[in-house]
Amino acid sequence: MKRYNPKEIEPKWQKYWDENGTYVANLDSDKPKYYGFGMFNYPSGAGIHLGHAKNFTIPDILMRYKRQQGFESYSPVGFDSFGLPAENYAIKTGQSPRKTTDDAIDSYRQQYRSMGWSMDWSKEIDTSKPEYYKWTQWCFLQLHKDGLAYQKESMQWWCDQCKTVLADEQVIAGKCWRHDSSDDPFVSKKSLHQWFFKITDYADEILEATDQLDWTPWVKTAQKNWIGRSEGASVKFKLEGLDADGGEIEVFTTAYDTIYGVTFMVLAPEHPLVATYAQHADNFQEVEEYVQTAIRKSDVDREKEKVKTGVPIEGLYAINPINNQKIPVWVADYVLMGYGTGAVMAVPGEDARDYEFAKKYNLPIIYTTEQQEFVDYSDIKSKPKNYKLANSNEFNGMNFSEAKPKILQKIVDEQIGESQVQYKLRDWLISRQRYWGAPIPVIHCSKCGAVPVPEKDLPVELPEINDYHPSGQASSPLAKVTDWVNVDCPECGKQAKRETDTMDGYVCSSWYQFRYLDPHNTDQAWKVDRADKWMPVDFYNGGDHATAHLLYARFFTRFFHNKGLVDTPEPFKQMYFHAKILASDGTFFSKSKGNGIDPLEVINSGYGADALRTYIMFIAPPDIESPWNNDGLPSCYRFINRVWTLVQEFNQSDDKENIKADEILKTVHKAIKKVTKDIEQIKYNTAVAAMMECVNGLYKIKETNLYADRQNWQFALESIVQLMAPFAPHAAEELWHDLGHEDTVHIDHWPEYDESYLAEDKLKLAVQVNGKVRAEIEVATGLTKEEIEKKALSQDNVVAHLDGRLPTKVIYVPNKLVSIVVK
RNA sequence: GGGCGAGUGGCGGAAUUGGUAUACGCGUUCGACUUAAAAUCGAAUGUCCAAAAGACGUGCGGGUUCAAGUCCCGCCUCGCCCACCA
Repeated sequence: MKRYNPKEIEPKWQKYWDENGTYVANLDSDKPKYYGFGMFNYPSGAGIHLGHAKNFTIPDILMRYKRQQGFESYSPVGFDSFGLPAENYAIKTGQSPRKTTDDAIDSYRQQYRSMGWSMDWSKEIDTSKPEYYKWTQWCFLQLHKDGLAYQKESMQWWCDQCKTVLADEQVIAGKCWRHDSSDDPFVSKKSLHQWFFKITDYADEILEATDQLDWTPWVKTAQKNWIGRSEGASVKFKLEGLDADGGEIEVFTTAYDTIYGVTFMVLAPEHPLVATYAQHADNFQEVEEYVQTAIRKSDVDREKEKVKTGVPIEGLYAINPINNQKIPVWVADYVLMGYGTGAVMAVPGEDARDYEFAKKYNLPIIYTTEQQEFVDYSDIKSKPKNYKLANSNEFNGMNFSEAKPKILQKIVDEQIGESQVQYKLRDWLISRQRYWGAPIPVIHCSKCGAVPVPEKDLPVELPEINDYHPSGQASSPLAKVTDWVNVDCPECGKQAKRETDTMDGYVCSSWYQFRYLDPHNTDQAWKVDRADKWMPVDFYNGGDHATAHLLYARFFTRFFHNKGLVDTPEPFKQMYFHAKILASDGTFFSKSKGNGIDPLEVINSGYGADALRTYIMFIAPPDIESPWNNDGLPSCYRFINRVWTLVQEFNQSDDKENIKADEILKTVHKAIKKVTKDIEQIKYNTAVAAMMECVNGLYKIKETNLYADRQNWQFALESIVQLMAPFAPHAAEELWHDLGHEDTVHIDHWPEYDESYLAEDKLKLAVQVNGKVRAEIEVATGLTKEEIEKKALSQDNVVAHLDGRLPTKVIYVPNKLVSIVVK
């Protein structure tokens, strides 16, 4: 009998699929489309790990299932290949990033193929190739044309190890997203002239659309939190004292309903008016010192400080415009310049932070609610939502919800402020002072300013260089390549210089969902009708990048939608966020611990890709973190092997009597129903369990019936092979051919179940007495309620437990149980 | 500190959303095949009890219900995300 040997059949079918273009999608097909993939990744020299295996197997199963169902299923593949590791390696060894990246990609191609993923290699993309980044640069120009790409001088996060600036989103708990382990230093700030994308223009649009998305719920919440919209008011406070008379300070507040409780004002140390006014203050020296210390500290250090600090600007007062109260002005680093106006109206009676500050510096406290018993921090935080106002003139006694809009109205009517919306989201900083990225297509001319490179001159290709060290004061190695830097201005023709910064890698991955649809197009980034047909992506899977990447991709897609380049505004219809596989001790895999599992090793050990794929999905639901268990892996190998054995035995069997065995059909149709439903819901673990159960059932049937019922066995085996095909594509293909087929099982072959085979003719019902199961009865489906109850009541053990008493109540739950109640 | 989620056998995890808790698998034990082992096939496996009967059993304590892993109230523990955003 032919034995199951993954080492033999897996390469064989991989070759066959390649040669036959089995997974090459026809993007102009008349079939209904299905478009899905896992977040592409950076090809590192280390090769793929279990995380990659999970990331691509999750969509692969769904894509294969859809392909079998008759969809034109497009699983694209590509590499996000610009990035720092290749460049850092180049600095160390002098090897060009192009070379090391190409080598890594070659090795990835091999590894991806070994996993049996149904990717369309004819449309592969690679973001570091000029054919790709030409269009990344084109995207930049489109945004620039619409005023959404601009330059400004600003303080930015700087990672000393990456030697580049970082976007806010790339700073995680105060550290660089690439250097966030405990021994890495915190990021610092540098003031530089940088390029930004104006994503804030889209904040509202993106935020509003978030709720309707079919995405993993917490990812949606993360998006919303990141945008951080708050509605409030900006209010102007006039200044008095020192030389400030006539000046004013604007504050942003969401709690304008507490405006009668303002007892002081706080400015961020960086606030420009601090320097203006403090110089006249008696305590100028003190303020100056405080400001200098605060500015030197990073935001992170400032946020870490438990105890609030601050200094008054002595002699400077602000006038609360609502009641003309004169209040002191303080400087404190708990107020951040980056949000709102960098100035806060402090209401210690109603705000915990202000309260803490007021207590420490003995500032007055006015409560604006009737509940004045709040005495500490936590009381103020848990302030009830429906309180009544106090100490608020005409609003006293009014309910919070009623007073709030009225106070805003008063602020607006008296022209002391206006309603305003604030976002935590900042514009996206895209400049990177590095070599291995897409050059920003701009030429700086002393006469014409920053001139975009004309589209016809794209791509601005990366020159080959030998020295990859960043050049001097925070600029990219490109700055040293003078014959590349010096060009003529496209507008006036005079000598000018190229921009030497490259783009953040996230720019490349913000639009790849479009390029996948038209990867070889040399005339345009993509054909619009292609995008109209194929967008949005039906299924997008990832296990990382829950905020930044998705936000950026949504921004780009909305922008292109508004430009008429795609008819859908959202890139990803369903976004699935899977959880990590943990090491067997429940901790995370880590390079330093060296406890990683190499998928290729698992495959080559003889278990094969099919067992690995199936097992990864069988351990737990994909969105639950669960530990890897080496001893569990053989379970899925065994399962495949059991199907294999059935097919081989069936083929060799000479039972030709055709004795009917209808339970075969029941067993199989049940599995078809369950597996179909579970795959749709990405509950792959129970789908695998259902297949195992079905195969166990077939083994039982085989014991008595052998293979006598030829026709039903043929159907059963074909069905189970079709069901397992998304999980174990190689074995399924081999068995499909063993069952007499010459086409591939992977296209247009998904079994359908027939509900009529699922009907039971007998039912097992539990019989409970006072809530405890005391007997089990088997009844024919046609019996009436009375007949069933009668049978239940006559069971020996039921009679025993009734102990002569009459039931007070009998409840019959159809198909489930009979519940008898006695007193 | 805020938000969200989770706690079920020795282990990973099921449970049609209020209806026989522990599907499927791992592990363990026993049996078949074998000179033997591996592989394979079969049986058993929540706890207490020799077994049946029974009792107990889904983090802890209450409650609703004929019936609670599932619903309600109060705790405990763990995980993730956000975190001085005015």
